[in-house]
Amino acid sequence: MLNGEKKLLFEKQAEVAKSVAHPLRVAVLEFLSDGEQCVCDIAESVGSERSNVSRHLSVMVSAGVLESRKEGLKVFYRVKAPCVLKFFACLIGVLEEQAKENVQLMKNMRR
Amino acid sequence: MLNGEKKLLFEKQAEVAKSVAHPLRVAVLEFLSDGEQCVCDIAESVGSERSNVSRHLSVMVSAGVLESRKEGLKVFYRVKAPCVLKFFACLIGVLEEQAKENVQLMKNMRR
DNA sequence: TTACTATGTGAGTAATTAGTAACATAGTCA
DNA sequence: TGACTATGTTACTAATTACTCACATAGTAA
Repeated sequence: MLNGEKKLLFEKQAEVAKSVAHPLRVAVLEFLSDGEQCVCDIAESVGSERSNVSRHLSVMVSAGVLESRKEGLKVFYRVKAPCVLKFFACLIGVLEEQAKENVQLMKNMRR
Repeated sequence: MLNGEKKLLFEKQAEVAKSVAHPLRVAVLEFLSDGEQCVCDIAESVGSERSNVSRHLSVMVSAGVLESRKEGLKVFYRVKAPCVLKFFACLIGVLEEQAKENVQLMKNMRR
């Protein structure tokens, strides 16, 4: 693969990664891990304005992480790439590891 | 768990996710997937200024994704959270799925 | 000591991103 | 038809982020 093609791939990977790297979007994806939900319920769940939530949702749809379905007035969103949820478990693992190290650091300080 | 605690967790998860959601950082992590490397080699591999690379590296260390080791003048960085590399495979899967759908869309347009 | 090399940091600028409020659209139902 | 509801979009502002250049630090070796 050419260098330029690899660079393009990194950019596209980063774009998808960015689409989930926001507290509100993490909250949305977590909420949707149980199944599809309408914008109104998502907005209530994450505690933010509908217009704002709507924009975040559309970013994740463009990135290919979510997909949507219209039913009457409502639009239902669901997770399209479940492996993203696995990544969230990975993130929690990283945080737990950090917390462990901090505890150890504090213990060592007392000596 | 309290609502506020959950919000804090989402923020921390997003922070770690953000630390890898950048083309240069994806390139660095991919480069480091084969083992530790010094800043100079990382900078050359990703084709960016050392000062810039250094800053990106420190962000990933703070996030707990990388760790470093000093040896003489050089500092070697390595992947601390290998599950992040699995996430990159997930990202490529998302991109492949999108590409497939675009091909299908184009086919349907011709009818 | 001085010269050199690898890395990290500060200041400044440019670009990107998020949130809000107002408005637009589209579907429902009387 | 008109009123209502859910969603999406536009324009604007505020905040964050990345990059460059210059300088600082720390280790090496003559």
